[in-house]
Amino acid sequence: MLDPALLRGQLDAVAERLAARGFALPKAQIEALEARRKTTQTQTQELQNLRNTRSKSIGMAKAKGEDTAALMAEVAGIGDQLKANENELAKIQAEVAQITLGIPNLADTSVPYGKDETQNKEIHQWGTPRRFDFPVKDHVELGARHGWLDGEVAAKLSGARFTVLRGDLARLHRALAQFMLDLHTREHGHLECNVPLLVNAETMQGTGQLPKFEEDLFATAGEARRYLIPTAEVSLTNLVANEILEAEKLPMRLTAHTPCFRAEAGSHGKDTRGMIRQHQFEKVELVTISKPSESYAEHERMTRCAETVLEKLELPYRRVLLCTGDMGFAAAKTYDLEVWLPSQNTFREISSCSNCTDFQARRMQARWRNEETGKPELVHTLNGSGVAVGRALIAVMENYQNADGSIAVPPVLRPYTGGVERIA
RNA sequence: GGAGAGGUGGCAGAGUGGUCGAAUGCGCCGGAUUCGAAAUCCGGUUUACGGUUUUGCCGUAACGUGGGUUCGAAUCCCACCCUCUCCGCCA
Repeated sequence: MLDPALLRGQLDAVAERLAARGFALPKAQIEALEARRKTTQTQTQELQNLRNTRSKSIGMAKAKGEDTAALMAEVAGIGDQLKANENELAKIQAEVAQITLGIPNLADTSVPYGKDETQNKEIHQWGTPRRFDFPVKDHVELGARHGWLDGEVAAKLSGARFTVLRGDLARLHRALAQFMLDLHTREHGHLECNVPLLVNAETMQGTGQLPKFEEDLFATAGEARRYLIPTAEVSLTNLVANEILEAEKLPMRLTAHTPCFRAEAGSHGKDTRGMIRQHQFEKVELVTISKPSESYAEHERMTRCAETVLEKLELPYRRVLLCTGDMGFAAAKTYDLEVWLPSQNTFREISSCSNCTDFQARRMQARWRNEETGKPELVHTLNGSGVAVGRALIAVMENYQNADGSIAVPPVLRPYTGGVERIA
């Protein structure tokens, strides 16, 4: 959520910045609604004030044993008017919320202007794609061996966009997750968390998935409707919802390894082959809660944490700064990391690191106590994949493949595979 | 799943219809006292939203959540959520 004061005082400037991300702000509607809100709220509060003072005087009169019939008759008339005003105000506030909860974050000034992903800016590349002296196989072909990676049987169980992993490949997948978690906890100072995968609507609203993107989520049936998390960002970030943190607790650096569930509405026909785009996948997530003044430095640091994963795995990648038109709803600035996939002869997204500034914090009422002012202020929240485990597995398979279809285990993973150096 | 108890400020804990945003204690922050400290004494100490002449002032709301009754609700009524204890069951 944006600061409501911005929508009142600087509507034109805000509209312009939102237009850069392809969002059309309904200015006239907001102005009209805001005008109604102001008069209705002021009126309501005046009526409440009137009722309270009169009721108090009844109490005082009764205490003195005076007759209160006249006073009571007078106040009785306020009730209906007040009720009507309160209902009207609630209606207006609901309308305001519906609009403001659907407005994306403002892009940081360092974000390049652009319409879509073609205008993202490459920051740097790391590593050199390996030269193969044999025809490369993609992960689906490589995974066919020993039934390592089986989409057919998964379809039997669950439908399209699921996979079953077996044997050495399943272990390699687990090794990747373990390695990442150990790296972030031992070397990067993130606290390991094990979090709920099912969360309520309020939590989903806190990080911005709701109310606007419900169609991308899986939900449970029944009265106590809950949602499967599309990323551990949701659970980790909301840990500080409705909290006022002491300054010394910041920055708060967290990590979790969880499955992620995405309905992927609107991506039909994209990446249908293999396990690139699944309804269920695993990810090691990084989250940082920081003071506003430190969030951009934290953003760089956290992106480096994700890059370190790929560097230790010796996987070539590049860092891309997303342009205004390609960023996610809550982000003010996002770096994507893209890993080299030999079979596609290109880089594919494997991590996304965003600074959400105070956008999620305002929705969650996540604050810290600024010692200089003594007042609670909104924190900044950041999240990043560190990294997607399924896609890391694909990258390892393809980049480490041998002519015979066997796959070398990256040295850094060998402690996690019982010393196995090659799966064949 | 069964039975019971309970949700009030940073914490503990009063308050069962009326000057109650809330006693008291603890904690915390100032100050006094002291060579310094302890003890003691004095004062202060929630948050959100709105208005405004914006280092301030004014107003409204909030006692688990949402409704209801009433001139007036922390207090009465209804529904829901959560926590704790015991029993059962289970990983």
